[in-house]
Amino acid sequence: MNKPSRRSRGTTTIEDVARAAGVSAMTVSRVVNGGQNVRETTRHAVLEAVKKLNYSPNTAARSLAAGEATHIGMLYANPSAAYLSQFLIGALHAARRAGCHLVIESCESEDADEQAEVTRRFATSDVEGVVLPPPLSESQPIIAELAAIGIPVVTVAMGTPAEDSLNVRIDDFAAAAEMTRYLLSLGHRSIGFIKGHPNHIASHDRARGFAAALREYGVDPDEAPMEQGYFTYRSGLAASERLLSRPKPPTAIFASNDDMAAAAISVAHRRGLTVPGDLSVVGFDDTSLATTVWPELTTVRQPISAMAEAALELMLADLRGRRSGGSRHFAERVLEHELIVRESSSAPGAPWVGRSRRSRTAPVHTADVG
Amino acid sequence: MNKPSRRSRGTTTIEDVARAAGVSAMTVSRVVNGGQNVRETTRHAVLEAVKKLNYSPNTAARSLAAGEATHIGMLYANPSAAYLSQFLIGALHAARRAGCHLVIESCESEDADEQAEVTRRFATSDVEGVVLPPPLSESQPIIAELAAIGIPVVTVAMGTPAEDSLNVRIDDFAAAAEMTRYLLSLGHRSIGFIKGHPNHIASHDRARGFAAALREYGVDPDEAPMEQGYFTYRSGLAASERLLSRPKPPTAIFASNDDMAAAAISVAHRRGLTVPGDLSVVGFDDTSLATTVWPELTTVRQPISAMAEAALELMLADLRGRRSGGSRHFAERVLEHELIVRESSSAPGAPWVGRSRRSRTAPVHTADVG
DNA sequence: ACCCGCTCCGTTAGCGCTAACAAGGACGAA
DNA sequence: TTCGTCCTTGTTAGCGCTAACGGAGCGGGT
Repeated sequence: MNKPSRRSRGTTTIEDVARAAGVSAMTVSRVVNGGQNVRETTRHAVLEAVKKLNYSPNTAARSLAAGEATHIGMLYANPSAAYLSQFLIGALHAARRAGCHLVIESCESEDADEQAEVTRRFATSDVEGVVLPPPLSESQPIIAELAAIGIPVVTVAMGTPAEDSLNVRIDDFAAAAEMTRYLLSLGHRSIGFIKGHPNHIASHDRARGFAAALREYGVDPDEAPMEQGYFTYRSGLAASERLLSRPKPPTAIFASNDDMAAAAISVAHRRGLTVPGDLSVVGFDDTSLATTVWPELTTVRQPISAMAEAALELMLADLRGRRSGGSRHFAERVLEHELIVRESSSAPGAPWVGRSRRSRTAPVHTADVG
Repeated sequence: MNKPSRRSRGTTTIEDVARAAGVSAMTVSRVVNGGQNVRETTRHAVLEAVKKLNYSPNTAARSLAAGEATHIGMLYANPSAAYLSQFLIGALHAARRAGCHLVIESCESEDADEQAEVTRRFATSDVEGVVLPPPLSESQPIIAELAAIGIPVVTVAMGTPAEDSLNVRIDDFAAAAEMTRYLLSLGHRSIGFIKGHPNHIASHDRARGFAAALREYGVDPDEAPMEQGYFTYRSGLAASERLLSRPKPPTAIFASNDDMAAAAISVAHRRGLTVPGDLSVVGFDDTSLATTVWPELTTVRQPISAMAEAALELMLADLRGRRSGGSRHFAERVLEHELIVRESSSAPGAPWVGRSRRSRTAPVHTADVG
């Protein structure tokens, strides 16, 4: 008579696999965890058994036994909803793979002391590391507080990070230059630029990329119409208004993010300008706003989900390194961006209808009001 | 000589608390988990010790020992980004409290077979229950597949759910009626309504609420200008265009969600109408779009995060119930909505400037173009 | 006195997995 | 041969927590 184990749910355990493969549980564990020092034939047998029994390790047991990181924190502050959801999706996927929990908290305050306070409460609660997406990745109070507590940090999309830090980003300079070159290649020579929030280093990188590309085409960047924006729709309205009120308005507007680009389109429409016929408008980020507005925005896509995944992986690697006693290895990962051409850009003065362009989908919906 | 335990991280365990309180670990466990059958004095002593040592239970160990649910799935399909991020935030908070993992997967296909296929792969992987936010909460193929597999489901924001299901929602009917009454009380009698996607039961509830409120004020709903929309910005453009092209255009537009309301504002502006001076526009959902556009939208706030938390709680309660053998208890939770009055609505014909209204903030930014 | 039932609390035995060590074999160097 | 070393695998001992059970103490019905 075998006393059935306390609570036997029908899940297959490592023991089942071990029995099926004719090895010990330890060997299975080794194989499953990227096993080193396992003979090839053994590995095969184990993998067969794993597949046959459809085994998937119990993450709770794993982290309990290994004493691994279980809670990774993430502190955010009103980024665009689109950015946040993308980021969360990526982070959750990475967390699932690693079998760790994602703990998130918002920190809306702009005040340094308050930020530090929130950070302290958060960091001393339970988390073993903190991921900082923008705009908090630029917040010195928070980073300093985390460093003081001794918790590792991964910043995301911070322009030029410190040497001794973990960072994930894209090359804002190159991306902005690429977009500018695209506009120039369409024939635009008077391109209005709406700058991003001056506190963000990425803003400056994008502006520099814009200027650099202009120079390549022999256009003097200092002559280019440029207005300050703050990444908000509102600031985009104001900046666009100023750009289009100039004596000689630009034929294209490059906004430092999609929100401001959407605002530029709105202003153009109110002034009776067609987009892109009378004015090309391009953005940056490829948030969902880019495909919500009409016409859909030409923009630069950041691989937001992938960046979140990379951030978590960096974090976990660092944590593992710390645990096994090794000294910290700092790292920066630069991911690829992508230029997305949609319907908001064309050659200057070109009629909009009848253009054919390598954009993803033609507008199939109704509603081509104008 | 005490052999130090295998890997002693500095965390305080239940044993530490037990020692400090002079009881056994089991008693601590009981107290921490809503303990029944613990004398009041004992409970106090334990709680003291917990506080003093700043103890927080190890969720990995807990779920391992209790054999509890560890992975709750969530299947989503392109809701608005704002909705998704809000929802994820709420879900993550609940997951953290419960110590379970949130596993998310997208299911973009509209094809029934493909949806079923994705669902099957997802559900048989690892998750013990699935939460379905809109629009998937209306997808019969998915719900049927999940039922066939025998996995519990919580649907969110589904209009009128089946009797034998778990559901979280707001009262769309009441909310729409409330909003309509608000417009009527401002003096509007010709209110254009943009309906939501006909596949969503909530759309019908909102339309019914609209009609009911009109009747209360003696306005014939059948005479009210009404256009079909599909919850997208594009469809909102078309519907608004049609509404405002009528011989006798309405003085207010009530769109069934914020995206379509934002589109209505855009159309109004292009036609040279001021909002809310010439046309009041109100939305539904209070997504971030509502405060992104100018003027900011009067809308109905759904407690999205709270709904996600409620959904997870319902799910976990059901899972616990199943585990302890009890028969399933079906449940529906209706959360409170809230009418948010901002700047896009006013009495018909009222000049915009100088209105003073119980809205949250006056527009302090620049950019009052238009 | 006896039994029964109730409340409160401790003991035992794991949950599924892996760190640490040990053991056995293969192979080359001395 | 003999020792050491590397490679491969198994064994042991938990990680921190809780289900299940058992036992002590108390009160009341018979």
